[in-house]
Amino acid sequence: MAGMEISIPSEQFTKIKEPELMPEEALEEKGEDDGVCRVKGCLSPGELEAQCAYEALQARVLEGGQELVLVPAEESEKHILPLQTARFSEDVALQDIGWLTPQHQEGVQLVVQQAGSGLQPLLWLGEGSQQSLHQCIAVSIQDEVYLLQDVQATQVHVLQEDAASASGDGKFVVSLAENTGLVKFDKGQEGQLPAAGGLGERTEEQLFLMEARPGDGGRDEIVLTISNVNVGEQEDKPAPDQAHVEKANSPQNQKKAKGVKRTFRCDVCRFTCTRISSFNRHVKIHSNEKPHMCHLCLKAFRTVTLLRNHVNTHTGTRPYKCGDCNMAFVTSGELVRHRRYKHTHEKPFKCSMCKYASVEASKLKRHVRSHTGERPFQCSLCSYASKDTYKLKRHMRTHSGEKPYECHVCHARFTQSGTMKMHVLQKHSENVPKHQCPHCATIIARKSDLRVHLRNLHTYQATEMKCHYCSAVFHERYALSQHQKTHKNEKRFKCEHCSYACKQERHMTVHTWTHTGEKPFACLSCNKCFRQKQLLNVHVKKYHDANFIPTVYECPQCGKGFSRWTNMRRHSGKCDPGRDKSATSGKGPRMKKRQPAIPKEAGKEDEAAAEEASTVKGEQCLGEMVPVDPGETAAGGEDLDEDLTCEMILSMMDKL
DNA sequence: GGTTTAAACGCCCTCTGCTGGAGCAAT
DNA sequence: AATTGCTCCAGCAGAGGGCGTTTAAACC
Repeated sequence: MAGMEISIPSEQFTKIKEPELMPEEALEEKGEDDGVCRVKGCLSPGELEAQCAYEALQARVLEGGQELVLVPAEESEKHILPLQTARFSEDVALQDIGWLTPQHQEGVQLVVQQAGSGLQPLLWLGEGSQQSLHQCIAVSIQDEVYLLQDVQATQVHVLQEDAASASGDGKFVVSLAENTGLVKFDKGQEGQLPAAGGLGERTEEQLFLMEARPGDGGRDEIVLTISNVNVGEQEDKPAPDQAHVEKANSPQNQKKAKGVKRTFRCDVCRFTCTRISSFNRHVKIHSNEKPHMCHLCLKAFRTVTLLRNHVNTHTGTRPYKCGDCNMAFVTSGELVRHRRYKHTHEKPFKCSMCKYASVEASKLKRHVRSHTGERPFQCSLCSYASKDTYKLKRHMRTHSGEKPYECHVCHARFTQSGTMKMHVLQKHSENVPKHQCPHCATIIARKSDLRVHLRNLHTYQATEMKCHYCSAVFHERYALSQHQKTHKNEKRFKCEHCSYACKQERHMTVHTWTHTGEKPFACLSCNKCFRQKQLLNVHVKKYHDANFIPTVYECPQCGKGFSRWTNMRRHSGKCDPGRDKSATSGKGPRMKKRQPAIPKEAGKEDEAAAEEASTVKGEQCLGEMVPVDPGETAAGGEDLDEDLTCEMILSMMDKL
């Protein structure tokens, strides 16, 4: 059999037989669990042996049957490997499908699956064979590809819609319309299959079974079974765990007996290949031979294409234009990458530790460092180490003091562009976005500061926070502060017997004594009792302290002395200097403070009381001339004049 | 031998979040 | 006047996106 052409009538198949082979599902499933590897678009059988000899590959049909994914079943860097896409052109030969040549045509989906328990699947129909598929577009290898010697049988399911029948000498023709049930190729027919070259030489003992049968759900399918496969010169093939490359740096080693697949291994590096042309080209990379020089920057390149790409970077020539936007690129690779970033959002590199996926392998590598904590880039001036070069470079500005970013408005300079951007936004922009706290009315300019606000004021505190004015406790600072504000200017304590009200309970206690007549502060010298301690203190100083000097406020007009500034002011308003020759200033009211009438300690006994007193008796505080005993007025009853008249003070002064 | 493709390295950017000092008002 | 609490602000680093460029290998 020189070759075969599968011809399938139209309206036979519309879908891939098995639902699990649907593209998205298949891809998603494998993306989660297995890695994917990119396989070059066109591999010869030998190359595949050399490079993927023991990789179990799995191909799956992608969307529209136009993409092929190869998945290594045993691959440690699974998620790092990229997606494989292979495309098939019209009239592609079966062996090309098997080796995933980048040609395709829409119409047929060819599925290779395991034929039965213990049987290994395979899609490999010898190089040079003439079998071809009309309107073949994609191949999905459901299970794995193994070496031929491991293959017992394989079923190939060809599911096709609107496939034209084809025939020809030595070609394999299958028509589902015939519903043949089983097309069997015995050894006599095998010769018509892979005919020449590569595997064609190995197919002498291959047995092909082609079966056309009704599929599930009433859909027809063609089943191609390859069984009892024995490859010629198999003894030349290495065992799976052995390197089967040929030492071939010297010409005498570059050839072997005809029909034996050769591989070439570089002496300098670990490169191997099966083509002499590839090998020879590879050898050149070790010679540093770069004959093509850029006339603009004198940089040299090995090939004209490399030079051309390089020159394009000088000239700005960008031949690869994106069809979905206005971007254009120097190389096709840039365009592909751009499309993945911006349009297809294909991210083949998946992190095995989280859901992160990236377009580029280097990004995944960088991301993985966030899991491992690896910091390969050490600062030479401090202990800082970075996970990538840019962060280290940015960090170095902290040592150099460089501030490369300047505000175009105020010319302030910044170390990072983001900092400058925030500066411009907050300082020089209108309609600056604000962030409203969800728990209070606070509006904060920056989100990060709102976070601080929430942390400081709205976070639950395990330890109770007590109100300064009452017994209430809170676990949130904001609630506490709001509560304490309710105490401000609040006179919560109201007298039951009169209209008196005050802020503090102790003031009310003292006030109550005015109704009960209680005077708990007794003078130890004369047993006189007082309702307030401060009054007792004044009494003791006035009558029992020989060193006591009372404060006297002189009238600026007449010079008359008063014990209280208010009394003196009241007097001075009516004072006629003409009637009192002692008045000398004649320049308006003048006050003279001789000595505090009340000891400071009394005033400092309770700051809250002092604050209240300063409010209630604000007039008395004018000029800071008279220290006021808070308790004196808070109690609302007693007055110094009850005990100390002006005349008494003057009398005492005279005695002194 | 030219072209294509994949990979690698590098650079720069944005967004995000944390930190600590400054300024201000309240206490 | 000192202290405290809060917001503003710049500095700084973490993470990730996107692109420029070069190179090796495969493909044709």
